[in-house]
Amino acid sequence: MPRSPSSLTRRSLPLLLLQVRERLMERFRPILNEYGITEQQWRIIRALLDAGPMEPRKISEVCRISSPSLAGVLARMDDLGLVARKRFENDQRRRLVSLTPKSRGLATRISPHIEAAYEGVENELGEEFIERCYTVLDSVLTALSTDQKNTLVAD
Amino acid sequence: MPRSPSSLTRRSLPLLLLQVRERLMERFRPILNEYGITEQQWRIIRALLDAGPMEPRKISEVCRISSPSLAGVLARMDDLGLVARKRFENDQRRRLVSLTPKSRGLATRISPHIEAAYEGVENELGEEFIERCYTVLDSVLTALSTDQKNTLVAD
DNA sequence: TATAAATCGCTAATACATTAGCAATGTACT
DNA sequence: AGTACATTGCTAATGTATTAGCGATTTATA
Repeated sequence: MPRSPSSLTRRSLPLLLLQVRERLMERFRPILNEYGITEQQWRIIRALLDAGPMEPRKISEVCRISSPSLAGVLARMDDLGLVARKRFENDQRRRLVSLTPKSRGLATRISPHIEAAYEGVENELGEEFIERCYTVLDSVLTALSTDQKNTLVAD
Repeated sequence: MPRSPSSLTRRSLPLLLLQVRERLMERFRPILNEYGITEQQWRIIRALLDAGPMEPRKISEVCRISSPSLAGVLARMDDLGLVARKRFENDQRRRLVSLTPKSRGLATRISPHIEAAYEGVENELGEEFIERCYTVLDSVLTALSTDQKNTLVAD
């Protein structure tokens, strides 16, 4: 078949990233689903476990959930008792989001299954290959940092 | 800070993939936005330009858009005159989705800008590094193929 | 110290994602 | 032929993404 007149010569890298991510999530999604938790909720719980209480803006950055989207997610999580939101004393705009005993317990029950799924992936891909993935992806992330004035700094 | 009791020892690879994809899309999204087209619509148009008319099931697979989600996307695109859907003669369930003059024209106008953005990314990352990305990601995709009974076959 | 600008989290509108399930059509088997 | 089964694309319900913009608060500026 001849090439289309629009001549999109490059392969879509965003699509490839999406495909890989999907293949991975196929392994994890059923676990979260089992515990009645969504992918985004789990991302937030993980982040809070890792870094402690955070403000929405920081969560948004770390979890790659846009601020408007996050508002709804956090509100639902609050309703479900998965997070607590407290306003700052000195700045009434800001809020601090933290985990609850309920979400900590949930994480404790879920984590082993996630770890097990990861081990499965490691077995299929090989440990050092996964390391290479992290390295390559980190490099891209660094090189594409929004300031946009640096070339790949090596590693 | 001490590790959390749930002991999630591994870094989230899905999150890393998401972060990288986001960084990339920051370059392309404004272009699509300029032409009043969504990311998913563009993915579908690209796929149809590349492979010719396809059935929804195939589009779903190629573009990584779930069947229920795709139904809405295609219906909207049909309303907008961006695709045409024709039923098969021999199988009344199946449909063939194809581009329209309108969407082809749109693609012709958009493509140069997408290509230019890609060149920008290539300049920042380096061409051979991008090749490495494709290779690594393809390997993951292959190794994680759903049958789930093969280890990485090298490359 | 008023006032403009910046910041934070949010709402609103629309599009898409995910899960479950369903009607219609086609295929295989008795 | 008739019945069970599989397949295709879809609807429905809820959750999330994206864009635009807003109200309340804080900070910088005049």
